[in-house]
Parts: sequence; C-alpha cells; structure tokens
Amino acid sequence: MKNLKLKSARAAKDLSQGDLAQICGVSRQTINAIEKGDYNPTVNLCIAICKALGKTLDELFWEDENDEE
Amino acid sequence: MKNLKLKSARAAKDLSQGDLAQICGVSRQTINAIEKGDYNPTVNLCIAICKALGKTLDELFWEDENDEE
DNA sequence: ACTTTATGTCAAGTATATTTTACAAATAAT
DNA sequence: ATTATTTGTAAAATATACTTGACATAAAGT
Repeated sequence: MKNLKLKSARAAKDLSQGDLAQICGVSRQTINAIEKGDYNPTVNLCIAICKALGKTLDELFWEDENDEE
Repeated sequence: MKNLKLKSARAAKDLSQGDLAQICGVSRQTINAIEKGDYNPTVNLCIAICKALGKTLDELFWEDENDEE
C-alpha cells in the first residue's frame, strides 16, 4: 500500500522524487516504488530518507493508516 | 556496529535468537547478523521484530549510541 | 505549440538480504 | 563429566532490493 506519509513529507520540503533520490544516494525509481508501496526498502535507506526529510522512522514507516492510533 | 538495543529488548522478553527468528519468520542467522550489526535488514523485518518485542522502530533501529540525544 | 520538469512504469541486469547446512565454542543443567 | 541450549560464524544457493536505460504521460512555463 502507498506510503502517503513519505509523499507528503517530501512535498512539504518541496523536493521531487529525483531530488530526494539524489540526497539519499538511490535511484529515482526506488523512491517512486517506495511511495507507491510496492516494496520493502532496507532500514538504512529508510533512515537516509528520514534524515533528508527531518522525520523519524516511526513517523514515516511505522504502521499503515488503518491501525494508527 | 552492534545493535544492543535489540539484544537487550530480546533478553527482556526472555527469547533466544532462535525464538525471535521463528516469531518473525526468518532464520536464526538473520537475527544474529542484525544484532551483530553486520547488516541492513528490510524495514518489514524490522517492524516484525519490533512487534514481537513490543517496541517501535525508533526505539530499536534509530541512531546508534554515539550520536543519540 | 513547444520545452521542461515530475511522475509512473517496465524489462534486464547487479548487488545484497536471507536461507540452508554445517561446525565450533560458551553457558546452563543434570 | 556430560548433555542440551544458545550463540558465533562461514560458504554456497536463492530471493529480492536496487540500478540502468528507456518510454509515456501530465502539469507548468515560455
């Protein structure tokens, strides 16, 4: 399922998928796939994304909308 | 570098590496390698581990001792 | 209309996470 | 001392994260 938290955190920083990819040292397609929710990134990449966006793992990668508190 | 937070959270639940591996559906060696710090698990596995141990991603996988606040 | 930028997606390749099998050493129990 | 359990580690195989290159579309700018 889609990672809308990531998508919105990225938008809040006015970064394109390509920009964020470059900052994190991965390809644009990888960021796209993560937002799309196709897959299961490594935790190091998640951390790099979080740092680039000023968020934590819990904020961007914990639980998916339905069972959030 | 070693993930001592994981090791200690596991110990607090009195689970062996094998026990935790089974709960998470991975091999014992994978858990061992993560605690040892050799590698970079996928975020889905991290989440499974967190749920098994009653912790969150930030508690077990965010920042490594040195630059913690 | 044209050009640029951002996104979505696909197929083939490479890198690496994870498994399996296996063995050795340490700890706890009896 | 010996048996069982846990841990550390290694090599070969498999699954999958991630890359590269490419093409299509939509939105924004000129």
